[in-house]
Amino acid sequence: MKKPSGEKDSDEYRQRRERNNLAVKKSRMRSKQKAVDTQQRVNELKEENERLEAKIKLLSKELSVLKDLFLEHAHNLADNVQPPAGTEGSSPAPNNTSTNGQ
Amino acid sequence: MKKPSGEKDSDEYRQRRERNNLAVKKSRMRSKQKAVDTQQRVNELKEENERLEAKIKLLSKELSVLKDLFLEHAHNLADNVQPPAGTEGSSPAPNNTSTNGQ
DNA sequence: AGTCATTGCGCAATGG
DNA sequence: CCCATTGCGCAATGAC
Repeated sequence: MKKPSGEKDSDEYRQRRERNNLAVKKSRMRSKQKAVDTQQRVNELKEENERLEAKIKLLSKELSVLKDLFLEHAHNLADNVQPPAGTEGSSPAPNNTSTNGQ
Repeated sequence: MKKPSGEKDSDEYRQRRERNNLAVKKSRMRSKQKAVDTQQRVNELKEENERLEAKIKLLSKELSVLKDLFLEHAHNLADNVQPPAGTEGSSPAPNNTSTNGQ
């Protein structure tokens, strides 16, 4: 079963093995590096995500403030701009506290 | 040079090899699966990111609309509710009704 | 001392 | 034909 000297045993064979071994090492290095990169990508994306969520929170807050201002104004219009000559309403300050709970 | 019976060649040795090979396979499967999971995590995070950015865009738009409304209102106030004492005014009757096409 | 887990390495098959 | 990628086994080492 053992080819005595080998049609293909110890000549260019060895050479090819060597080369392949190198290729294998290289390939595996790359593969590993890629895994590392991917993991890092995850971290970056996570951070980005947090940034975005913070921004959303901020914008939402701003929005709700502005909306509240609008509502307040509308109420003022409805309550104040009605000075009917003859009716003593006397509603000095319409208590208005409607906060949006998100 | 060949230990005929081998102090440790074909007995529990084979058994141990077998076991180890199994363990190796298992470990590598896991490792590979983890890589896949990580990659998927990246995709999920990317999607999430896009969603968040869309939301930010929307909120920003809303905000700018509201802000514009405020500015407009402020201008109206400055122009109408300021009858400067001494200068012949312009519009005695506050022109109401901004945009109503019905 | 014993077991499984993880890792670097080489071989061979296979895919470009 | 050459390199790249992948499954597999071996052996050393790690961790418990």
